[in-house]
Amino acid sequence: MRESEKEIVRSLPLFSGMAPDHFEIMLKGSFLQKFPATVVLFSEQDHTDFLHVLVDGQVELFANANNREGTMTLIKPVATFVLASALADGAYQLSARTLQTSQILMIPAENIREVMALDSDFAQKTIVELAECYHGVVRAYKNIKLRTAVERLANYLLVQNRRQGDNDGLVLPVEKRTLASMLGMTPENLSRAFNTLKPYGVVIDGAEISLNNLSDLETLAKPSAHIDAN
Amino acid sequence: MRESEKEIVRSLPLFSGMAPDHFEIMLKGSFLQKFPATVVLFSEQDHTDFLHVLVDGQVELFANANNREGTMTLIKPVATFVLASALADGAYQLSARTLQTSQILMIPAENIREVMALDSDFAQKTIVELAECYHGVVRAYKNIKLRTAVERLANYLLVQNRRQGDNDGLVLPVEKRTLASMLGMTPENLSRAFNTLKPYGVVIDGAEISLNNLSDLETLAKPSAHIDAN
DNA sequence: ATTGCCGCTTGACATTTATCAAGCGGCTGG
DNA sequence: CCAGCCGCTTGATAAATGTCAAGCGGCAAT
Repeated sequence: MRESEKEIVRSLPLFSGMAPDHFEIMLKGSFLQKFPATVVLFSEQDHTDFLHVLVDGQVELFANANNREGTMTLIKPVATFVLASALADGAYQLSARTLQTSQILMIPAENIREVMALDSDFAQKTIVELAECYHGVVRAYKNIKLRTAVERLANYLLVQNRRQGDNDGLVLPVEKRTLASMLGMTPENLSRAFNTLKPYGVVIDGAEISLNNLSDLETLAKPSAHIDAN
Repeated sequence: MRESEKEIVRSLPLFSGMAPDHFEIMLKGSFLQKFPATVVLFSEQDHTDFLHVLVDGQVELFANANNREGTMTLIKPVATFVLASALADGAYQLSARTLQTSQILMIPAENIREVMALDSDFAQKTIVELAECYHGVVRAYKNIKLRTAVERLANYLLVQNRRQGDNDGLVLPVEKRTLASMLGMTPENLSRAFNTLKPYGVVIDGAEISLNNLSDLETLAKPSAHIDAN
């Protein structure tokens, strides 16, 4: 693993400020691996052997039940995933697949627990990170439980618009079928939801979306600081 | 606060094995309060001042959005709630109300963070607890995203049956309208879902439910160890 | 350039879930 | 004992969402 790659990982809030020797202990037995697109990294019932750090690419966390499959969340670099599972020393709870060619650092879950025991500052950062992850899932849960499909799409567009620089438009970062699954609907229903939003100034051109009437869209979406991420 | 009450709190995995002086530091400024039923304890946007421990009674965590309200989870004694919020030092994220007369120990969130910094064993236990809470929400999220209303009800009945001693029956621990909200449906729809389950041996008499054909019910429910709690 | 695949869209239709309205029946306060 | 409230149920209907089938159009391999 190159120094430049180590620096990328170190730049994460979770690992920043960690003593160099602790960082090295953690990386012992870790490896940075490159995966092609559409590869399943692990399944929900597998035992959690590694904390994953997505260095480059894109990863989808999903789950299966009753012959259905649903996207739970999308991971974008640079970010860790399955932290809670690595700490609880049980199953992953979610399956993961790459959506693009991805570089992933795999840190033995055991190392995380080991370093946490001897570095109370790292333990503190882990707790904060975990608490934030927890709130992320709570947000997602509220989103799907309290909003209709059209409302979820409208709010998604507003969040992406903000993240991409408030330019009254955005580029979808994933295929529409993946977006549909993430928003908890079928691809057909997503197409229709986009049509429903047309009167609210939403113009679709492939993956490029223009938002020409933000205030009307917000009236429909009723964005909430307690549901929508920053 | 009486010694017997302290013992109840201490019996929780989170606090067990904690040094007595650390336990006392944590309880400084804490108070055990009795609330009548139907009282709102806090709202989702409020700043998290206290970690709550439900000693006796029943509490509902819920959320509002778009003029809708939904039950997120039910707390039964003895258990802590809003741990993640207390650790993250932000808003509660969820609102809470009592469903019955309840006794609640309120521990200043600050105390938790303080003791965690000086008791690495407690920090460790907090992490495990938080990771379990995290998986609880992930389960709830999968449940609502991958199952229909009837399936959610069927699985709920199977879990309650197991928890209440595998006697081919159970008593609903909450009003049906609350159960409906927790399962993400209207009370009308819950009534109809119960009717749908009649051919699967589910007999309803008020709050008392008999399950006369577990194997058929399981075929419909398709219970999953990765969704349904233990 | 052509072919075939694949993601997306659209239409028709089915299913699921919610809404509105009415009524039943137990419980409780007077 | 009775009235009224409230939780629950049922029926009728509407809205939301999913399913199935067909077709369009870009893109990549040949």
